[in-house]
Amino acid sequence: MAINAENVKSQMRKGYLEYCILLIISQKPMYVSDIITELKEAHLIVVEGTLYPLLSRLKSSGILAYQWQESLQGPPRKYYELTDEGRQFLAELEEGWEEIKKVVELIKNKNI
Amino acid sequence: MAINAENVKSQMRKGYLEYCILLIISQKPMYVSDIITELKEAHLIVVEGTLYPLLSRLKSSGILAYQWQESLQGPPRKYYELTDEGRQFLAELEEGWEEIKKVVELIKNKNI
DNA sequence: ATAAATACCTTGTGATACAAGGTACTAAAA
DNA sequence: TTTTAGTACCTTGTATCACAAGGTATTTAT
Repeated sequence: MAINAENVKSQMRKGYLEYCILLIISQKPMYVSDIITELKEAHLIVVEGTLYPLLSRLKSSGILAYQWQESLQGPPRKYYELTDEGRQFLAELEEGWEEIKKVVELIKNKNI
Repeated sequence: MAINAENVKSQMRKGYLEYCILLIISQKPMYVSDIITELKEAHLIVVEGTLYPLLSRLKSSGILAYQWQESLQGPPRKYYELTDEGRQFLAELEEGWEEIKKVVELIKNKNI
């Protein structure tokens, strides 16, 4: 199991994936296809097999809620939105992200 | 397995741990205790059980090399340093990190 | 009926941080 | 000379999670 840059970069992506997804959903209620599209626009590629379990976990943790909504072309969709608890949670992740940026800057500056 | 902020923040930390460790080692050859101290100073808590396997993986992937060095107080130490390949690898992670920052900014700006 | 498109979800795999515990060497105290 | 304390290295077991691959269900058009 050798280490390569792609592997590690994908590890990095993992870490902040949840944060990005919650940021996106906080815009307005969205279903899976919408979310994937938004992520793609930001150059963050995520597949269904990653998203469905993640959304389920966030739902059962009280961070997201969903409503079924009919579609004009196909089966009904699950539209996810943040709960109040979810907004608070997102604020905490916001802090976490800012802290991480600081840590990296600290280490990099020491490096010069 | 409920989701909580601490859990997710720790996931975030995971992602860029390798990057920070390589940044630190790129300063000068270091052994495990040195590395943990440096990480602590940057407010990044990592334990031995995480570090040893990670350093082994990086070594067997050709990113790090080590030299035994005697200590004045205790058993000899393994001093790790970056190989040429390791410096190239670090440069790639640098790119990955910059890209991630951009992605988050993109999503956040859209959010306003 | 059947096919195509869309949407939902599950299973199996691999990677890896961490907790906990183990081994080995050195030096100073009993 | 044995024992103890300190330091350093390493391994095993567990939990988490992204992803690949494949499956089920609904709707609409042929």
